Amino acid sequence: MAEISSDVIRGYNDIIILYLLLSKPSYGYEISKEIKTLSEGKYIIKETTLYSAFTRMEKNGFIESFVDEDMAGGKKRTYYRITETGREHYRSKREEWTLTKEVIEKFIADEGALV
Amino acid sequence: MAEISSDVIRGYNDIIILYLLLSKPSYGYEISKEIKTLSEGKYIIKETTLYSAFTRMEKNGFIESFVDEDMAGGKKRTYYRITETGREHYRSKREEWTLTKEVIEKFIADEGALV
DNA sequence: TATATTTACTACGACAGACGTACTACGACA
DNA sequence: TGTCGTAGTACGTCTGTCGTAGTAAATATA
Repeated sequence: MAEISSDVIRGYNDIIILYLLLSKPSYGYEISKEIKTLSEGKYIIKETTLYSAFTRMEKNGFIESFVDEDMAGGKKRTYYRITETGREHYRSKREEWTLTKEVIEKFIADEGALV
Repeated sequence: MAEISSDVIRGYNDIIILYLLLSKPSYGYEISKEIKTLSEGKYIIKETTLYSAFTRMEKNGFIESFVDEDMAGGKKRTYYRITETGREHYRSKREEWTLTKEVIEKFIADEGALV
């Protein structure tokens, strides 16, 4: 299975995480599983990347954290919910994606040009 | 005109530069102009980014440099030509792009999900 | 002829996001 | 008893990009 390198995905982790928070709050472990599932195993986010993205995005006001105190066994779990600012950020990143895609495709040669 | 942020394009500068070297050798200033033109002004690569990419890619064996000695006026101009390794790199990056595109699109919500 | 702009770089340091490695801690299961 | 899955945290490193600045020849403009 081909994998995606970090430099290529860089700049999209925000959009990926925010997408999963659009519908419901979630937490690190769950999000990492969902990224794996939704990408059909093609992208597996590193734990450190994910958790540092949470910290960064909370600082930027894109997400808010809250701790689930009621978990059976008293285990801590930090949830994140997307803010309105986060939704706006998602929208603008989505537009930027469209643009970026168009630009990059101009630099993709078809097989013939590669010989 | 919307612009593309560096984090989003990061990882694609190699592919962009190599694409322009597929057909003929070129040099920094020319490549930067061609990127601007081909992207219809949507992406303007920073000089420092471009020249450091040259250095890196030559170290990696993707390109080779040679100096044009015959220029009128004696001005130095460093040309780069793509190597076979570079062509292979381009091909694999192109495949990675296809994959990355598919993955990211799974995390792009349509307007309805954004409310 | 003097000045500004374009061409064509180079040097150097800073920054941010991603990564590697390591560690903690609880519960379930065999 | 030990391993696996869950759910993180800490800390330092690396890499590509960027900001700022400077050099210098060629060409255009006044």
